[in-house]
Amino acid sequence: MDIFINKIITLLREKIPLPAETIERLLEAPPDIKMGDYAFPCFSIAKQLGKDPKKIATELSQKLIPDDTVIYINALGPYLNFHISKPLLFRTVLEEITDKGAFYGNSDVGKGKTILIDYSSPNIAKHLAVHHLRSAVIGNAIYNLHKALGYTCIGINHLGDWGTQFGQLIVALKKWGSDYVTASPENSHKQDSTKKEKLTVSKLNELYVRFHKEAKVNNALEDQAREWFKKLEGGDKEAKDTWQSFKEISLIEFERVYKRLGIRFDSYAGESFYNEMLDDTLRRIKDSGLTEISDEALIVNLDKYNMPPCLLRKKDEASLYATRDICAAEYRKREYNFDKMIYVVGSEQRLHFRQFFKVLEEMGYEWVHDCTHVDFGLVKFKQGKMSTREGKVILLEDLLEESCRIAGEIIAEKHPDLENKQEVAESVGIGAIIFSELCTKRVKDVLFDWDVILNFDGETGPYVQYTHARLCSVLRKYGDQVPTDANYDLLKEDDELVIIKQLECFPHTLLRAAYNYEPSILSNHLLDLCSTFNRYYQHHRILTDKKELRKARILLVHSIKQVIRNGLGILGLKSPEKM
RNA sequence: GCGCCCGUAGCUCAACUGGAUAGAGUAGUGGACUUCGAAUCCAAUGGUUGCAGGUUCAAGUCCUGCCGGGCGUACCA
Repeated sequence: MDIFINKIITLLREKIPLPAETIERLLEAPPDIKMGDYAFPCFSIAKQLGKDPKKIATELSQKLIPDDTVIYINALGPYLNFHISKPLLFRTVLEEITDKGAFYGNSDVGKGKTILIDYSSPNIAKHLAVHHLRSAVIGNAIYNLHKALGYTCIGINHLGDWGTQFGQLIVALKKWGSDYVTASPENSHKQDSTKKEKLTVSKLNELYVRFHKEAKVNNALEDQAREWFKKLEGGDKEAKDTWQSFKEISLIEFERVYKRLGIRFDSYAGESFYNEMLDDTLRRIKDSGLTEISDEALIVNLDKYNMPPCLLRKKDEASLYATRDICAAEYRKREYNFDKMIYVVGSEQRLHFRQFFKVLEEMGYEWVHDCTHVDFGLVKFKQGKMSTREGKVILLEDLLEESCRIAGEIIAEKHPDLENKQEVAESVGIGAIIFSELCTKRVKDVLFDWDVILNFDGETGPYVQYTHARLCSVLRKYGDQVPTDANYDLLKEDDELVIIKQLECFPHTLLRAAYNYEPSILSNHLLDLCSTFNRYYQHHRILTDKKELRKARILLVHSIKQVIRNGLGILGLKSPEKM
């Protein structure tokens, strides 16, 4: 808390020649709460003065005079430890949480700033599978984090709705899909459509798999696909209508899953959205004198940055991923004038981002330095990497369904008379999945394992939700209005102090999590808080007979509940009151 | 080959800008529900932080070199 830190800085500045910011930077928390609340390591000042750090600590501990805020100062080796008034600490933190409620932890550091977050961005005409989960869930958490910090957030789902694969699908549909009726408006009113099967994402998947299987033995197929994609780019009506139906079918499925996950977007402007603008972008790149022709393809040579070239146009004149990303970046800057733009995309695309960021830089766009690739590790399977082309995937909807089913089973066993079982099972089942994606650092590759992801014990989403439900239960039993004031002298258990410190640093945790684009910092903080509370709960009675103590503890319980709820909300989990 | 990333307990992971004794979960073992929710808690067990150097008062954290793994490396995204 600022009042304590400022007090310590004021005290120290009277005796040592360091600016306030330096002192603040050096201040840290001792490893054990018994050692003190804040520690000032004397190494750097010792070096400056050419003296022994231990001696300095001792001398300072004698010279500094404690008061009502900082009540005791002692030296421990080369560290100067400050002990603050505990009742004042409890009062400050608990009153702030009570005061701010659902907004505790929020700040205005992002006020007036706009951040664009590009996340999820699946390819259409394919099912959402478990490996699509990471980007969506991480991106959503980062969105919520920044929103809490006052940023204006724009969530963009940069749909993969353009590219040669749609040429492939059109060929496949024409060749083997005559039994299907597509969903586009032109076809839906046709009388004979009832006889035909409705095209679905599953059917498209089958066609996609079949195409790649047959293309191995029939070279002509790839050529036809390229031709159809060129027609699509050229605005051919048949190609366009067919593609449009692919997109509509896909979005129905996507939105169903996003809704279940509690994820939303401000824009669905995908790759196709930029078609009309591509030529202008290409012209600007050319005008910057960056391009050259190599093997009939248009490229930007990046040799001097020790990178392979960035391909902008294939020899068949079709555009490429990088072209569309550069174009999209230009458009987004024009349209939103963002202060930051982040791409939540797997780390296998690192080179791609380095390349196209470099092209933007070479084009003279200073704002490229506000763009960040927030990467994350691969989802791996026991059988190896997942491949849509071979049709081997675990569908996201199947995973969600299974998780909710298990949550339902556990509820049926433990609390058969819980009123809204279905709804709670959904919250817990989905929560387990989301949390498991957010509790380790992004860079780590993750091995998909049904047993691990569907385990609800230990460091999991359900554990945090359970703790929340338990806190709610205590508050229900208490019955009365939660007190707004209490005798803070009575809170003197070690765990109460640990808890209050964890509650205290929640706002700082949000800042760190946002700054590092790392939701796991928040999820780990919540796990720590829950763990401390559950231990405390086991050993101390909240609803004790002693009235004043009970009041103080209830206030503490209420604050823990509030912080867990706020934190889970940011991560994208619901906080059921009973489960 | 080259580039980027990662190596911490059997397994999965923590450790804020380098700081005091490297912490959890999980599996296995033993224990705690007539008291506020046992999806919980407690105990014991589990480590030369891949290896070798270097920088520093201080290295899991920074630098160099090895070893091991992942990803990428021109017309997929």
